[in-house]
Amino acid sequence: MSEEASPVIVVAIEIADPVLADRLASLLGGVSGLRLAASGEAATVALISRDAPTAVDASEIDLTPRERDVLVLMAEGASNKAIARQLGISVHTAKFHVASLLAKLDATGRTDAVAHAARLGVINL
Amino acid sequence: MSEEASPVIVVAIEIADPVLADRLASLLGGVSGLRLAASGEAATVALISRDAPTAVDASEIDLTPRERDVLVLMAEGASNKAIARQLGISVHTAKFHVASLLAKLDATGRTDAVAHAARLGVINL
DNA sequence: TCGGGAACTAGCCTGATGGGCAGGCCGCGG
DNA sequence: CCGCGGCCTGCCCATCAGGCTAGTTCCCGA
Repeated sequence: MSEEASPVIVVAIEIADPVLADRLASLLGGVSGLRLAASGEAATVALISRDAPTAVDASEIDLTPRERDVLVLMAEGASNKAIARQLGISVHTAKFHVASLLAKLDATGRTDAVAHAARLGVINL
Repeated sequence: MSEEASPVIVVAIEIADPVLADRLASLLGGVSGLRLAASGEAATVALISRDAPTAVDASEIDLTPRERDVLVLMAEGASNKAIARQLGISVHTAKFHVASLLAKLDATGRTDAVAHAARLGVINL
């Protein structure tokens, strides 16, 4: 019944830097009207890091349209064969694009490539 | 003591819902130690909406400690051999845990498993 | 008109992957 | 005490993945 007037905003702190995360936690801990989310708890909003320390220009990875197609399918766990079928190309071509992706994303394998792409924001898991 | 030149944390509010954004703005506006970012200003952290359309919340897939170890390494693109080396176990055991992970995450392969885990919030890419 | 990048196809080959099967060791709880 | 689940190991085997070289079209811009 107390949900109508003051729906307390649950804030999840998703920041890698423990120092920064800790400071934010203590700063926000004293603010009434919002609450910090417990680990894994479904939050209303999330606090994410916004400064790019590594200056790795996220969306600056220059992928060809076909490579993006392959990438999204890879992110869904599709095998080369599945990629080939869904894209109407041969397995060889699928592998060709995957190899190109691995090089551009500086990954050692498809799993690594998907993780990198997700981290860089190239794809949205 | 030399390094604390009052590093005010700049927070950018990136939330579509104007009501929620406004409430957060007023709540955070009075907190000393942090400041709201001006439009377009480079912020330290950002507040993003987490309004979970994710019906599958509270996923907390029941993973054993060892399985979590293997999962995070998988997310880094580690091969079974690399997992085995870093965990001090045999390749066979690594495969054993991977197989268990695939089953629990309902994945067809390690790439799929990592993607699922990331989507479910089990791991943080 | 020509060069070059993108997309596509192909074969070959080695190592990685995943599934199945059969065990052994250990700690907790019935 | 014994079963059970977590954890670990071994072997076999079919398939997949990724690296290699090499060739084809199409289209755009110098």
